[in-house]
Parts: sequence; structure tokens; C-alpha cells
Amino acid sequence: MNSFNPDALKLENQLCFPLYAASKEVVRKYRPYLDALDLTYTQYIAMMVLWEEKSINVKALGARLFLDSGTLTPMLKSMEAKGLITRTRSKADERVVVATITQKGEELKKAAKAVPLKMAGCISLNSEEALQLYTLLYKILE
Amino acid sequence: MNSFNPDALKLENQLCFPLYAASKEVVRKYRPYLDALDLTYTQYIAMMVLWEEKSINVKALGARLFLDSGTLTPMLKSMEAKGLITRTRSKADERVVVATITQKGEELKKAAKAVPLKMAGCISLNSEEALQLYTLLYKILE
DNA sequence: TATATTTAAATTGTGCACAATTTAATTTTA
DNA sequence: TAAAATTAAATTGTGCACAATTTAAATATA
Repeated sequence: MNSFNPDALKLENQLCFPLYAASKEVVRKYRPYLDALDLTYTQYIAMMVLWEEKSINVKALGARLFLDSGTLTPMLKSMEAKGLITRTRSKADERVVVATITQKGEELKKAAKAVPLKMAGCISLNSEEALQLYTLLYKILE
Repeated sequence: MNSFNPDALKLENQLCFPLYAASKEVVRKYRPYLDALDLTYTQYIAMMVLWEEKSINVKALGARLFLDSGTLTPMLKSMEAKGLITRTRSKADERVVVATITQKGEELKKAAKAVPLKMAGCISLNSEEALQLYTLLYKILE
């Protein structure tokens, strides 16, 4: 085949573009709620992992969040500076840095509990559509 | 109601997170194809608008791409430096800056034509799922 | 028609994101 | 077990992304 769809390069025919735009819009809508917690969006998803795991090394956190050390190292340092986590080298393997949630980090969870419900109200999908979207997105990620 | 779902703050229960992660992964997959065209992803979606419209002002472009002048001004300057567009002040309204595609910008379309098909091969959705995802994402954007 | 308001870009400043490289520790293997 | 290869974080450098402010032009209104 040697001809191409002439509309293939139209913005409205891209799947990537609404994905890119919707992602940014949703993160933007989080901002006022997260500002109140003094968290950025990236810090918020890192805190979700830490509220669940209590302790995790940089590589494993990166695998969960699809982020590398270039993004995580400065972010974790800033979270440490705010007292939300501690960063310690693993005794068993000095290459590994472990982030551990602090009491202050645990306590932030109380204030964060209201965020998901507030956000749900900002997204114009019903629960069936949300589940459908969730499933399709994870299909891309796997 | 005064109790909350205890799992509401788990990463795996968020819709925002796969949206955020999938968007980044898809943009990352574009990189090798766009590097070959000397375009960033943001420049690529701007070029899609310009291939279609030939000429557009910054505000209208921002409305199409969900981007503001803080992002567009430096990006359009860099596209101008590469010879893909010209930037001119509107005669009718000196506040308005119009980006217009050049011959070189038009010619880049030939090389770009293969990109959408290559990208489609990178996304693990069939055409029905892709349409479903497209529809859900635009529901969020409206 | 002066003055106030609104509007469009540009500028400034902060924080991601990520590729590429570096550093240091650990593991392999010759 | 010494050298090579691998691995985990950190570092470096570039380019978004966006809030907030500034500048300059156009429009509204007193």
C-alpha cells in the first residue's frame, strides 16, 4: 500500500491529542485542591503509594508511577524537606534509596481524603463511562 | 454522609493516574518518529493545525491546543527559527500575532504522513476501542 | 474624547518530564 | 578473585506547562 489517508494528519482524527489534552485538564483541575495540601500532582500520586506501602525504594516507586530518577530524586528531596518522608540508603544495598512516610505524611492523608470525591464532581463522566475509560487506559499501559 | 471510602486514595482506584501515565507513554512513543522530523510533540500538534488552517493567531491556536501564550510564544519562536512558520502582527489589530505556515512547513507534511500509521501500531487498542476511548476523552474535554 | 476596562502576547518564575551521562555499589564471569 | 558488566540514583541539560504579572493595543463608557 502506497497511498495514505489524507485526513490522517488532522488534529481531530488523532487519539493522542485528546489523551494529552484531557490529562492536562484533569491535572489542572486538581491544582486548587492540592494547593490546599501543599502538594503538586506528582507528589500527590507519590503520597498515594506511600500511604499504602509506608516505605518504597526509588526504582519501585518509579515503576509504579512511570517516572525515572531524574524526576523522582528532586521531588523526593522536596517532600523530605517538607517533612512528609525520610530518605535513607538501604543497609543491604547501598545503591538503593528508600523513601519512608513520616507521621506528618500519614496525617496529611486525613486532609486528602476529600479530594477524590471533589475531583469526581469535576469530571463529566458517569461511573460506567469512568470504568470504561479506566479499562481502556490500562490497556494502553500494559 | 460523613464517612469516606477507605480505598478512595489508592493509586489503583484513580482515573486520573492512568490518564496521566498513558498520555505520557503515548507522547514518549512519538519521540523517535518526531525526532526524525525535528519536531517536539507540542510542535507536531501545532503543525497539524497549521497544515489544515495555513494561518492562525496565537489565541485561536491556544484554544485548539489547550495551551496558553506562555507555552506558545517560545514554541512558535522556535518554529519560526526553524523556518516552519512566520510570525507577523495583524495589521487590523496590532495585539494579535499570526502564525503562517511556510513552504518548508508545508513540505514537512510529506515526511509526517507516515507517523499516524506507525503510532497506531504502538497503541494496543483495536479500532473499536480506540473510538470508544476517543469519545470518552472528548467528553472530559467538553 | 479623555479615561477606564478589556484583550492579546510576552515575560517571569517554578516544577515537572525525560534523555543522556556520571558515580558508586553490586554482581558476573573469565 | 580481579576485571568487566550491570544496576540504582544522582546529575545535567532541554523543553514543555502554567500561574501570575507586564506591556501595549483596542474597545467601552463617563
